[in-house]
Amino acid sequence: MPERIQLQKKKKNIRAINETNDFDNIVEYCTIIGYQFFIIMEIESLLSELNAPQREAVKTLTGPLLILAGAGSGKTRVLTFRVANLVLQGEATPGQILAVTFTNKAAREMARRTESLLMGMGIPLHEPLWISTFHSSCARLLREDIHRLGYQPFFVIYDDSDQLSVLKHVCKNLNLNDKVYPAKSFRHHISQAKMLGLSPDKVATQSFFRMDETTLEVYRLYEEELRRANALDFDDLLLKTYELLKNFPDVLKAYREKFRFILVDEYQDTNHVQYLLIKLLAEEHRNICVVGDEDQSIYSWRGADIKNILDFEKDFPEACVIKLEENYRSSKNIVEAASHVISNNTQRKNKTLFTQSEAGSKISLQAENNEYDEARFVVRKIGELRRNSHSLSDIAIFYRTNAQSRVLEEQLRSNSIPYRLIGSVKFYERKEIKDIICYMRLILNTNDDVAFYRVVNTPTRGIGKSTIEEVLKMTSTHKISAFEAAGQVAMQRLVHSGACNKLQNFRYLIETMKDELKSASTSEIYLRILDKTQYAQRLKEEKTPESEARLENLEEFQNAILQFEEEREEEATLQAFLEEMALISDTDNLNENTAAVTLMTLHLSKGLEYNNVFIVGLEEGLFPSGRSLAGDDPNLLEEERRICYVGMTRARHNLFMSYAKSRCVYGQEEYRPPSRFVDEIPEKYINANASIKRPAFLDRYAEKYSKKESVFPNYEDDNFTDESFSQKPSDNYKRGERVRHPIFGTGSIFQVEGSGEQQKVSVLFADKSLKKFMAKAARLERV
DNA sequence: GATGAGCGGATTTTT
DNA sequence: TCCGCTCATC
Repeated sequence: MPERIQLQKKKKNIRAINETNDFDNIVEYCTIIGYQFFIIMEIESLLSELNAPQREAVKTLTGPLLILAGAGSGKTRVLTFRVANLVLQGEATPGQILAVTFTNKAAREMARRTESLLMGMGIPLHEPLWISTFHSSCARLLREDIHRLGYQPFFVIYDDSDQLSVLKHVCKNLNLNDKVYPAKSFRHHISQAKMLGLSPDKVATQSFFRMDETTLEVYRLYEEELRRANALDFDDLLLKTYELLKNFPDVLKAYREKFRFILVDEYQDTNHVQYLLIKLLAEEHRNICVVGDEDQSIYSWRGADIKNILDFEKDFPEACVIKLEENYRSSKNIVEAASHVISNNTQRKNKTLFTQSEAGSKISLQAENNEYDEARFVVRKIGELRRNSHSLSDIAIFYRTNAQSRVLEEQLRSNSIPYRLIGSVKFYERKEIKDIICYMRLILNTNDDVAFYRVVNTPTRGIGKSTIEEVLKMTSTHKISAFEAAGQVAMQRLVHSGACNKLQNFRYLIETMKDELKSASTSEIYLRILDKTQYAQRLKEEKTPESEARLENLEEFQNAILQFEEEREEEATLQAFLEEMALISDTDNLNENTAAVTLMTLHLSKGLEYNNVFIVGLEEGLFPSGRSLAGDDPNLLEEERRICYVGMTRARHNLFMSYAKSRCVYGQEEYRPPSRFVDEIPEKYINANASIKRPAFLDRYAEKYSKKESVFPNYEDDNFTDESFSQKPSDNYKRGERVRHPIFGTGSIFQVEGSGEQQKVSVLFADKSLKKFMAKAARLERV
């Protein structure tokens, strides 16, 4: 097979040969013509598998391109074909293409498919493809150049819990009361700043993002701590890369030249710093292709900025826009019902999903009395599906909040239906795994204070609180690492001699393993840790079910290490392993072929598809969530609607939606009306055979939900006979009385209108929000 | 340093 | 309700 030919140049040669009739070059000429013919055939065969807009997207190689890819519209296929086409046409070598995704799973899938496409065409891969997640691309880039920012190349990545641990230390040093200033809120604000691309200094000098003095001070100290530990948090991976490119023109120039073509998947989920980063890399050559679906933007609370995709054409006015609107996944009823729901949003591009597939079954809508009945309904239906020879692996149950899984699990278990729960307990966040990882981190980088504090007394080796206090004091007064401070504390005999020895022993333990690191493999280090720290030994001695489970997890962890070594071969360094661990998530390893029903939150369902989908808990205040209704931010509600859209469009054939009239929330029975999203599905797509008829009051609610009104329904002139909305004895409220509402908390009566059955009250809640209720119906109680 | 009472907080969680 | 974290206690 021909080597990759620089086709551009050759094309010119062909023209030259044509003009000069140079006979000597005829052979080369024929080779080129042959090759070109081969290429054309390959491209034609690629394109023949696509519909018109898809083809257009694959053929548009240069300049800014926005692909609006509706759910199930063959996005990955277009992306991979387009990469292949870039290479085939000689526009770029594989190494000149940067493709970023949000999940490892998506990256792996895209890399796999692209590679097999290219291999299938006999295009050898001389350089690795840069198809990876935003975060791991950045980590890779930073490994090369982070020394410019004053970090060591072997930086560690701090996850959320590591961040909290640093912040707790910072707060302690500043004498901040953790009740008034919870570490979590600092983490949130710092993350927000970082996602906006703002370092502490920048926060102080700009005006569009405000941060109070205390938080800014905490941010500063937090940064200092991370720098000293040579650690980056998740946001840093993006922010520091941005700063690197922004502040070092030569680095920027090099990467602009390297990545001549940039592809961004799930563009609707990019946050501001990702946007800045992409823009910085692409604004010169402008070969930037972004793919996304504004209707599937469900991560705004993590900083995703839907404006990035909505305003792409403003950033790149010459952009070509292609809409992929044909859905190949779901039956027509599902596609159209979902389209109707999402059409209620305003923050979107003008795009309508359609399909040529058959109408299929109608959506089954189920009303139940409570969450237990709802779960029983799901189980019953699963039984039916099974009898109709649907495999359990083809069935998924989605819910808005993790807490909802409990009742479902109970029912599934008692009916012996195997299930697997995705996302609730994360493997790599398990205590024993994290402990071992922290040992690894400390061995690699003794400046990693978080790791130090975690393992210094795990398993217990008699290093107690007061000793740790001394170490902490030492670190903050001398600005040294905890590992070093431990040495100082021991040397200066600042604690009793037993403790001094224990500190020294611990240091010695780490130091020896650090020495061994030079010759040992990652799996050897792992075994050494288990052995020398007596971690495994202690667990074995415990002999409790928990310790057994932990040992099993450790075994699984060992398998992961071995597999990693097999895959990466000589590149399987401890550092690379730790990086992989930090950037991986559980859902990445989701094995689709287990014969079990899958349970997960709607958020996690994005990107997946199942023949049979259950969406449960469609109730106002749950889905859409109470918080999206509480404020008056219509964007929050729109995001909830997108979540609904995402969930619905996961289903290929059967979609079951259900709601319960009452549900236990935080131990209290609550009555909630059906979700407005249910009502946004036109009647004709809903299964008339649903076992309970759609209650008439649903339609009456609909009229009352004006888009702005986010309060729970005023039951005004409805006289329900429905037992779920039992009437309370009417007792008149007076202005100034204190009341409590199960959702909004306590407040005082601000205004009273009418009396008796018709009395309406306005309540001013602690968060200064004013809400109006029908007194007899609202769940208010006097306090 | 392990254990239990007591308290507060409780959407969603790609990396 | 239920989980996790802190703090007091032995």
